[in-house]
Amino acid sequence: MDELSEKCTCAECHMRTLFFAHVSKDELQKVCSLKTEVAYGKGDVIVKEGDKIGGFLYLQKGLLKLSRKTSDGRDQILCISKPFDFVSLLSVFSASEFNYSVTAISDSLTCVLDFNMVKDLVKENGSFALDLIQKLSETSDQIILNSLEIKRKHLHGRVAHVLLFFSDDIYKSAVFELPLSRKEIAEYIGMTTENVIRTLSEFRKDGIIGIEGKRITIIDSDRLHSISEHG
Amino acid sequence: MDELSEKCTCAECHMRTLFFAHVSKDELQKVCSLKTEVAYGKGDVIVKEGDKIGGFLYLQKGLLKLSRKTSDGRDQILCISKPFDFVSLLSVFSASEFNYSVTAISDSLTCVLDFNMVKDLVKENGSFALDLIQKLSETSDQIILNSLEIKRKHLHGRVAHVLLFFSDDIYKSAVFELPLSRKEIAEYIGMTTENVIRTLSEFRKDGIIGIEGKRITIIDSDRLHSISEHG
DNA sequence: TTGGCCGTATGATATTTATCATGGAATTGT
DNA sequence: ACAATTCCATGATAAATATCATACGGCCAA
Repeated sequence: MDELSEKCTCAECHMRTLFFAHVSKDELQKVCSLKTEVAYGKGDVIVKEGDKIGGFLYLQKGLLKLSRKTSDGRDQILCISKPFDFVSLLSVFSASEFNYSVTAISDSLTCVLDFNMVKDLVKENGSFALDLIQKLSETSDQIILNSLEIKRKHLHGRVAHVLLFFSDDIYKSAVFELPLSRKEIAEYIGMTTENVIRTLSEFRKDGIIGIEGKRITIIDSDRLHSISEHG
Repeated sequence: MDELSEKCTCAECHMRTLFFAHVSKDELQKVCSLKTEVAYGKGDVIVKEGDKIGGFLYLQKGLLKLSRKTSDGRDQILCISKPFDFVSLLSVFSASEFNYSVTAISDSLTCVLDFNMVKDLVKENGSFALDLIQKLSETSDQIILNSLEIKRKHLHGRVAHVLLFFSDDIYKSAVFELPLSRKEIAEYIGMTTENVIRTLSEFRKDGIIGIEGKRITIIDSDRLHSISEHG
């Protein structure tokens, strides 16, 4: 274990237990030998829609947004991805080009594995293949179900949904810095920027949240959950 | 080839070339020996939300809808699946229960493979594993992108989108029988039944489509494409 | 330092969409 | 054959949401 960690210089990498549970030391070392770690600052574009898929992208730290341009020039955000959650799994195996862009919305650290290496590992190690399929499946399910949840809600519910997503799922804290602009939130939940701002203001006036610029404080979590659920 | 077909009684099965391109005759025979074909009539429920995932479901003929119940009791349709396109791939590998229902919207023929058999095949045959991952990936991508397309459109665009989906992608004909009720269309594209009906009526009045009950005729396809795209 | 751009904010108004009400046609169950 | 239910249809109205206008602060580049 320990010597492996050192060789890999990935001592703290959670991928080992998540993706590589059924991968031997030798196999892991082979994959790790061709990995590239890249750090990105908030706002940096990691992948642009249409880019050739070069490697198997994996998020170690930070937050990313996946977005695409609509034919009428607007942006839509597919999902926010957090570490170990998902990254370029989607469409990596089915397309030769990314059909969405990936942008860091907070300082992030990614790890890129050689794609052929991962493919070889799938071919040679059936248990890894199953793990990968499961992860891929989970990720897709999550995106689809989340998108359906947002779709069925009204403005207030959608904004509440996003706030609770960051508070409960990402930061696990009632106080946090919104990593998205109001405009990006609008692109994520499919409404206008003005209405996102307005809704946030209403929540503030009703004493449900506190706002200081991007700093949000969830004051009445129950109420917010109720709004997210029933409107 | 021929003797295999006979043993499998699957002479016409397209799965052979799609999923099983890299599967040996022996392996294929093993999987086929434990398959079950089931026919469903229009409206029959194949899987209910919450059902234990028993096998690997595959659609040979017909059309299915995948739907889920929202917490406030309404239905949402995730996608319409057609033969060789997808079926129970989604979430089969990541959950022990279906988180959506599957219903035949036209007479359909499904094929159920033993799940452990498929898992074994993934483990033993890496090329099959890659094919499966690709198929799974394609399917998810399609659902997600389609859902984003619908999301960005207004009522008219959404209804046009659905009509063109059936006309162009499914039936490949300007005249077809709508396999969905107006209510189901509404559940699919996220609007009310009344507005679906109203929009269809408007299209009819404008000479874009013809309507006789469920029989739709696309009269002005260019116009419909334009509406689908730009509103 | 200043001018321009972007993000945030709020109000007034227009548009889009949902809800409510009603009725006829078609289908289902008994 | 009948009531009962669901589907299709349309109009009137209410509610939700988008658009347009305006303003203010911060930030960056010239």
